[in-house]
Amino acid sequence: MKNPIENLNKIFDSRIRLGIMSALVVNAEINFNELKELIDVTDGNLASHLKTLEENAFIKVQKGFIGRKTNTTYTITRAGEKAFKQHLEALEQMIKSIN
Amino acid sequence: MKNPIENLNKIFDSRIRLGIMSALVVNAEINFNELKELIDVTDGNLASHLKTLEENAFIKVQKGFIGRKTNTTYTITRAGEKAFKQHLEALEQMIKSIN
DNA sequence: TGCATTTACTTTGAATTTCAAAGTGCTTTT
DNA sequence: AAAAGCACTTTGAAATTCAAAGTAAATGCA
Repeated sequence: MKNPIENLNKIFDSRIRLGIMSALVVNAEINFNELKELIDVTDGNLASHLKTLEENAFIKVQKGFIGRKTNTTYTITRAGEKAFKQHLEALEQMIKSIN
Repeated sequence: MKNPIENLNKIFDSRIRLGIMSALVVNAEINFNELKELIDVTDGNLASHLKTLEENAFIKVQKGFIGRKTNTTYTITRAGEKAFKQHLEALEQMIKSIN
């Protein structure tokens, strides 16, 4: 048997980061509140996970305005897409080797 | 869009616990050293994850002997199988909703 | 106009989790 | 009989997670 977890990315162990990435793969762009409602998590918690993803260059942050209100949107980076895809493949591989 | 992570089991966020469960699904019984080599993790770390899984009644521990040497083996419980299966299905669901 | 409230995050620090190193109690080797 | 090895367990420091409190700008209301 081979190590079933060696190709998993540590950053994506967190369910919340997994959820953020999932959302960003299918949506070109999401803002803080949309994510917060989707993942159902507190502000602080969401912000810190977003920060981790940003620090790893997996997502990009755009601070802007809608009218006069601040609006921060998040997009996935090329590196983020690649890393996430690899992680999903590793998961699939693991599941397949079980079934 | 629906919350992509709501059906994931928190216990299986940990890659190491994921690996242990994967191994136990395909092997009726594994011992400490086999797991340690498979997952490539230190003793203490492995022991603590095993303990978490045991506390959640997902695995069962059997302490025995091979000749005069202690030998601790681990098996998956019914509840463990069920919970793990559900988690994998949630992962599959998440991946499918992305692709 | 001015103060209270809301919005959209950010910061802080306590709680939890993870992890490796050191410890324990055998057994085996020399 | 002492030293070394094995198979875990215990310990506590480090990292992570999380919610509550904080901040700054915008909006509501009197």
